[in-house]
Amino acid sequence: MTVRVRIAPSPTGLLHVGNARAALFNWLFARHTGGTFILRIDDTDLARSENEYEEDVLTGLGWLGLDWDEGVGVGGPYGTYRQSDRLDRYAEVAGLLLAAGDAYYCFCTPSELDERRKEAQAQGRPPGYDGRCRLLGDAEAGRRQEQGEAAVIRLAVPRPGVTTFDDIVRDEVRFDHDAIDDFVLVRSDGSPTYHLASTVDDVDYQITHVARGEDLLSSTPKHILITGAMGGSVPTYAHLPLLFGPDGKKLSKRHGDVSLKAYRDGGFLPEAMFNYMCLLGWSYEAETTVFTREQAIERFDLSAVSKNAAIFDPEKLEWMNGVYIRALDPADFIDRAFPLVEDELGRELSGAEREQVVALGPLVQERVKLLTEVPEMMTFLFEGALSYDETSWRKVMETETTPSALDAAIDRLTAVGEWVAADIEAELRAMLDELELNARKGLQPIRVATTGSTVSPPLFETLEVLGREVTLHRLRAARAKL
RNA sequence: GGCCCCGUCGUCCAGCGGCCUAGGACGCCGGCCUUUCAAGCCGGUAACGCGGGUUCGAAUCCCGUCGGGGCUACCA
Repeated sequence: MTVRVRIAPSPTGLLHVGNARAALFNWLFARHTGGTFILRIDDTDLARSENEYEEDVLTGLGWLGLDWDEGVGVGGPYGTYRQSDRLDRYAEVAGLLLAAGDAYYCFCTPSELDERRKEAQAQGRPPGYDGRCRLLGDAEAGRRQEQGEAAVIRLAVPRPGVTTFDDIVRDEVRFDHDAIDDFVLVRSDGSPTYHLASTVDDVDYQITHVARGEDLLSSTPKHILITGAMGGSVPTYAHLPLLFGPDGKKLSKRHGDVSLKAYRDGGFLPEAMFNYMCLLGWSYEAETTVFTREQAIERFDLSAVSKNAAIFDPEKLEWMNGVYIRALDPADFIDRAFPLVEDELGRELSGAEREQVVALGPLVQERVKLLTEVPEMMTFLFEGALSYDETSWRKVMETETTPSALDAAIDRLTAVGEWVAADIEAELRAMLDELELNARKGLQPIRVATTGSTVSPPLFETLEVLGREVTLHRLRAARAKL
């Protein structure tokens, strides 16, 4: 039996990192087993579904490098892989279940149900549907149906009964049917519920393994019951631990960055995101935190997935992003830096300026955790009138030795033969000796004068990139401002 | 409330009866390096929720308890 797995996001919002993680685990499982990874779009909720969100799903998966073998965008033997195109099929299955006596019409109105639910709760009884319409005869149900009375279709849950299944991550789980009410399969407007549509698709698409969030664990017996009534074969389930926010609460919009897009736009590398998400509920090996996607595929095992919910830790992700940025080929890093710097500047870089970025690139590369930090570390190069960081200025420029250090630096740098870091360093070190200043006192003023801040890439290289003219101009400007 | 799931450092994971005086990673703290900031290196901090069993021996098995979470819709 060849493995067929799927992810089925609803395009009702930006792709959530929890869904992205589920996609990742399904993809890893498929790639590890040589199976088929399928992307289905669960857009039965037409009112809330938007094309923009479907595109976000495709873009997000593509960004992470999770390619799918069948489904939306790539096709396959089962149609469009979009639930909105299969409404007839869900109605057909509902009809079959009705005919077989596995489902029935229910004419209870929402307000009646609501009332009974409240009543039941007040009396301490289970709040689920009491099943009264199940007792209606076929004749009466048919008559009321034909008269146009609004009705939903419910599954006739076999009672007494028990549904048991072997979950790959949870082991054996059992549910007594007494705790499952006769849930709705088809709404009164004829649309299928999630339970029906999703299950029908899983059966029709020959899905062998369903790996999804633990929030669906208690819905699983419903899906198994529908599958059984359809005569389909029940897939193997694997319920993945949920993801939580830093406050230990469910990862929600309140935490800000719940969408994969936020990370895509936030300067994260897909490789880092991929690696980090692997760690949420799984581990490559006890002592190894950083690994390639090939290594992950090679070792991935659903049965080794943790049962514990995990907190998504942006700090660790950032650390890992830094690891991946430093590992980037310098040319690759610079290619990514150009657009960001130009964006910050609001204009295109000239050829000479691009060369400056190339020269400074490797020095910046080892200092950032996020790509978005690159512009702020580079744009000082291109500022006509340098703006100084206030704290930096106060900290080093108001020191009594600063004026003489700046004067000496101006003299010596004017005289440097070849404008290269090594010679610049030699001159400035000689200056430190002459004035009997330590590096901090003698060099920091130069840094602030030329970069505007006490924090910058290494000084001598920076001055080389800046050029003699700009360096001297900035030193004089700062000296004049003292 | 009912049903279900989970419970190892602040966080993520390792551990699947003796290798555990509990290991790795992030974070945090200290040191080294050093012109700043990073990076790197070295060191440190910190956990088996609690109570009973079972066993020669338990983080590992069982029961209870407490705590957290999910579901309980004509949402998914």
